[in-house]
Amino acid sequence: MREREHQTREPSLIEVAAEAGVSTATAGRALGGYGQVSPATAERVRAAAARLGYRPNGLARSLINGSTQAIAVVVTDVGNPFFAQALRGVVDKVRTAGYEVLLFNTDSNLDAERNAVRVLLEKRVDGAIIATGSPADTEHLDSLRDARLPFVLLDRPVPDRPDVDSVMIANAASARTAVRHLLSQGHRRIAVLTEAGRELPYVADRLSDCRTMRPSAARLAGYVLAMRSARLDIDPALVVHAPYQREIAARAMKKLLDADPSVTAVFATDNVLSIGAYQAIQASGRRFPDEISMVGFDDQEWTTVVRPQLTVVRQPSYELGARAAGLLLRRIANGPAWDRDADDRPDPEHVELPAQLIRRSSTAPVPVPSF
Amino acid sequence: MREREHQTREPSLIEVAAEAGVSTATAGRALGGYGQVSPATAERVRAAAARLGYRPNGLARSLINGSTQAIAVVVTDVGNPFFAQALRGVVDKVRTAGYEVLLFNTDSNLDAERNAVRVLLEKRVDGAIIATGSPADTEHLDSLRDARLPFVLLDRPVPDRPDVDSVMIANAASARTAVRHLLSQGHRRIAVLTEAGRELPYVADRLSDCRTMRPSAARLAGYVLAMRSARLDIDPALVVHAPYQREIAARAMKKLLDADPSVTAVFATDNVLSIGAYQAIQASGRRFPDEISMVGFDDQEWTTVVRPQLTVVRQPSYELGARAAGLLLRRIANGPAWDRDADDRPDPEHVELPAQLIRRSSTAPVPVPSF
DNA sequence: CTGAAAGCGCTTACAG
DNA sequence: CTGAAAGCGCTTACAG
Repeated sequence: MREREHQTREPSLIEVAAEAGVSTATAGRALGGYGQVSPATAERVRAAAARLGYRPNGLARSLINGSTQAIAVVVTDVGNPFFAQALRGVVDKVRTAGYEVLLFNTDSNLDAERNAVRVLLEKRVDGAIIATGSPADTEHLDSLRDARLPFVLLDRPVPDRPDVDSVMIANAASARTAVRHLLSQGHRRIAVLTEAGRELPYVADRLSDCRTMRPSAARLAGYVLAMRSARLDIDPALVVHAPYQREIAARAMKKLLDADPSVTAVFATDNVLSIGAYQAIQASGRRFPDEISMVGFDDQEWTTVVRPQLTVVRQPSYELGARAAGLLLRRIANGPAWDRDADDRPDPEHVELPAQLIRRSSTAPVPVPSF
Repeated sequence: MREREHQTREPSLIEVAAEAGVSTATAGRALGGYGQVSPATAERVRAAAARLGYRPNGLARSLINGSTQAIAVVVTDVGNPFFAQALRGVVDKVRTAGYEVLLFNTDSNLDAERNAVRVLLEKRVDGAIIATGSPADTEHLDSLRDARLPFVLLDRPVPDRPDVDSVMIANAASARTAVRHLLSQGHRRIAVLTEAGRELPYVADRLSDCRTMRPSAARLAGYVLAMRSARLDIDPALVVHAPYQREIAARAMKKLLDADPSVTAVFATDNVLSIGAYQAIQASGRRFPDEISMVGFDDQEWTTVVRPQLTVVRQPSYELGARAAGLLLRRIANGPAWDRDADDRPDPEHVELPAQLIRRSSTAPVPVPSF
C-alpha cells in the first residue's frame, strides 16, 4: 500500500475494476455480495481490491439502496446510568441485525431535539428511537411521520401519538406498589421526592391517564393512587419538587425532614433523586431505618453497599432499550403502522415493562412514638 | 402535505426545482446555503420546498463534499458510567462544531472492534475516537491510517502508534499517589485489586513505560512504584486479579481478606472493582476504617453516601471525552499528523489528564495491634 | 444571478 | 457470467 501514501483520494470501484481488468459492474458484484460472478473473476477482483486498499463507499451504496443500516437514538442524557444502560440494550440488539447507532443527546432541550430530528432525517437513517424531553411539543415528531420514518418512543410517552410503537416502564403501577409497601408497614406521613412536584393538581386530576404521563408524573400518580386507596388525603407539603440534580434534591428533602417531624417515610422517584434523598436522610440525624424509611427508584449498584441497604423499584433499563430496538427492527422490516397502503402491517405496540420492588433494609415498620 | 400520503419516495431537488420553476442547480443553491441566488428566487424555492416537505439528502451531499459531519466513537462498554460520561463529553464537544456521533460498542472483543473500524470507514465518517480493547492488535488501526482518517486514542494507549493523538488519564502517577497516601498512614500490607493482576511480572519489569500501558496495568505500576519507593517488596499474594465484574471482584477480595489478617489496606483500581472491594470489606467483618483502609478509583456518586465515605482517585471522565473530541476536531481541520505532504500540521499530541486524590473517611492510620 | 452538463461512487435493469 | 448505460440526489465548475 506504500504507493498510496501520496494519493489523496480513496480508490473507487473504477480503479479496482481497471486493476482487475473487468467492468465496474462486475467488480461491484464481486465485492458487494450481489449478482453473479464466476469464482475466478471474483478472486481476481478481490485481489485487485486488496492491492489498492479498496473500501466500498457506504454513502454511494446507501444512496442507491435506500438504506443506511443505521438508526438514530435520541436521549436526554447519555451520562445518566439509566440511559447509558438503555443505550447499551439498543446497541446490542440492533447489532445483531447489522445496524449501527447514531447518537443524539438533547439535554431535554426542545431545540436540540428538533435539530436531532432534522439531522437524522437528512442523514437518512433507517429508523429512530426517541426519548423525548418535551412530550407536549410534537411537531418535530410529525416530521418523522411525514418522512415515513419508522420510529419508537422510549421511556417517555407522547399522548398525541398513539399510533407510534412505544416501550415504557410500568411507572404508576410500580410506584403504587412501592408506596403500598410503606403503607403496609404502618407509614401514613409518606413524602415523595419528584421532578413532577409542581404538577400535583394536574396529575391528581387524571389518575386514569397514567400511561400518557411522563415517568415522573406517572410515578407521582402511583403515589397518589396508593394514598387514596388507603383513604389518606394527599398533603401537598409532602410532595417535594426537585429537578434531576442530586444536591438540589438533597436540600429540598432535608428541608422537609427538618420542618416536619411527622414524616416517617420517603419515596424517591428516580436514581438521582434517590441518592439525594438518601443523603438528606443521613444528614437529618434521624435513625435510619428505625425512625425513617425510604424506597428509592432504579436499582443502582450502590444501593446494596450503603447501610441500610436501599429498598428500591428496579426498572429494567437495559431491556427497555433492547425491546425498543426489537420493535424498531420489526417496523423497519414491515413499514410504519400508519401507512394505509398496507393492511398487513402490525398494529402499533405499546409495551409496558414491569418494574419490581426489591425489599431491603431501608424500610421498617413505623416507629412507635416514645412517650 | 396530504398529497404525499400515498407517495413512496421523498421529494428530491428535481421536484422542488420543477415546483419552483427553476433549475436544480438554482434550487440547490437556494436551499443549500452555497452560491448566489436572488432573494426572490430563493423565496420561491423555499416555498416550493416547504410545500413538498422537502428534506435534503445528506448522503448525496456527503458523497460530493467528502464530509459526513459525523465522527465515530468506539468504546468497550457504553453501559459503564466511565464511558457513558466520556461519551457525553465527546457528544457535547463535537456538537458545537456540527458533528454527530456514530457509536460502536465492542465489549473488548477484537472482532467487534475490527468490524467497527471497517464499518466506520465504509460509512465515511470524518474522524474517530477509539478506546481500544486490545492495544496489542493494531492492524485494524493501520487501516484507519491507510484510509487517512483522523483519529484519536481515548483512555487506552496503543504503544505501536506514537504518531496518533491520544488523551489518557495519568494512571500510574495517580495510583502512586493513592498508595503513597496509604503508606503515609503507616500501612505496609497493602492489597491491590486489579484487572491486570496476572501481568504483575511484566508490569514490574517496565515501570518506566507506564504511558504505553493500558489503564489497569499503569495503575498496577503505580502501586509497584509506590511500594518500591517505600522500600517494600511486592508480595504477589497482595495483588488480587479480577475482571471488571463486581461479584467476582468482591469474592476475590474477600478471599484474601479472610486468608490474610495482616492486610490493613486495599487499593481498588477501577469503579467496578471499587464497589466489589467495598462490599468485600463490609463482608469481612473488619471494622472499617479502623481495622482496614481503602482507596477506590473513579469518583462515583455513591462514594459519599456509603459509610465510611470512600477516599478515591477522581478521574475526569467527561473532560477526557471532551478533550479527545477537541483534538479530533483540530485534526479533522488540519489533516492527519502522519501526512508528510504537509509540514504545517500539528504534531501528534499526547494529553495526560491528572487525576486527583480525594481524601475521605475510608482511610485511617494503620491499626495498633492489640496485645 | 441562472442553467446545462458533468460527476461523486456505487447498483440495477437490460442485453448479450 | 459479463458489460454498457442509466440513475440514486445532490454540488460544482463553466458559460451566459
